[in-house]
Amino acid sequence: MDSKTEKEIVIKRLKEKGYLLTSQREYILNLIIKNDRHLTIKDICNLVEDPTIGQSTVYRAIKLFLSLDILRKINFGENDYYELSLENKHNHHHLICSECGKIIEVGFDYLDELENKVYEDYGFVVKNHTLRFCGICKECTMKRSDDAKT
Amino acid sequence: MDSKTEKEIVIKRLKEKGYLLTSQREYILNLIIKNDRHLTIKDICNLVEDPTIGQSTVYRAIKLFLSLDILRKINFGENDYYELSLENKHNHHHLICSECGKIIEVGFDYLDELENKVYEDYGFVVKNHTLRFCGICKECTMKRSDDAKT
DNA sequence: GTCCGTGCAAATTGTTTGCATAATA
DNA sequence: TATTATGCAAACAATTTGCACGGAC
Repeated sequence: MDSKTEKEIVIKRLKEKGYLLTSQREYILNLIIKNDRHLTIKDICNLVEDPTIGQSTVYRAIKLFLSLDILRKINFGENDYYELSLENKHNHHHLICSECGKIIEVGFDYLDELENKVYEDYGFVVKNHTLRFCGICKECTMKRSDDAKT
Repeated sequence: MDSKTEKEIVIKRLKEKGYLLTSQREYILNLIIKNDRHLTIKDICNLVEDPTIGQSTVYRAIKLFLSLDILRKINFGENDYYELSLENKHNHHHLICSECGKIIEVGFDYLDELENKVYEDYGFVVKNHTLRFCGICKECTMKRSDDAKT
């Protein structure tokens, strides 16, 4: 885990419920954090094969992390991916490029107004939200116009 | 299907690619449209059991509808649900009540500004989006305050 | 020593496929 | 008659579980 704090938070959350941060659990978590792509369970199982962590361990670890809100599951198209869910990373959005599949995280929120409107019109109290945009990323747009020239 | 138009659109889309609107396909589609809850594949398989439509037919029909953009898949928590995707129903959002599980469709959009910002900051061209709010619906909020009184 | 976590294999569940039959254009 | 769709059962894939062993407190 990158910062000491992250690891400490994880250990704390586990300990609170009587769980331990084993080497396998740490290894799996690191895969997810360090990797710049978002990973599916399958990805994780593959990446993990060498050090022979059984796949039931992978499934169990992820389920545990989800239940403790250490990881969060996000679903794009056919796949479920996992990302760190510590502290308030809630307020960010995802851009998914339909050309190259890249997932970009967006660092602003700006949904307060909409949430107010939802409350006014529907009496619905918003606790959380997910917003994702599908489209074409900068690089793919550029590649496209390059290709068009040739 | 409710309106003649809906059915006609479906038939047209199928016909364009050489598919037929069989009684089974129509039955499955009607289940999804007529039901006021959102349904999972499992739900559909169960609802369909009496008239003995095989479950491979259910899977195949849904896959077909998805590929023709007659249905759209939406994922909430553990489950995938299906909703009609004809014409531009794109611009609506979902409210999910974490208390009763109800899914409410919201009839406004208001994301243009954000989409512009995404383009300006990231060069990302948005084609489509999904926005969902998790929280507590009006009825559950009322129920809660009623319960608190007793 | 006790409790929690792991790996393996088996069990369970979810989804897809092959094939013979039925229905439709 | 040719093409597309269906139901069944088998195949396949994904996930969960039971259990004996190993490691941490």
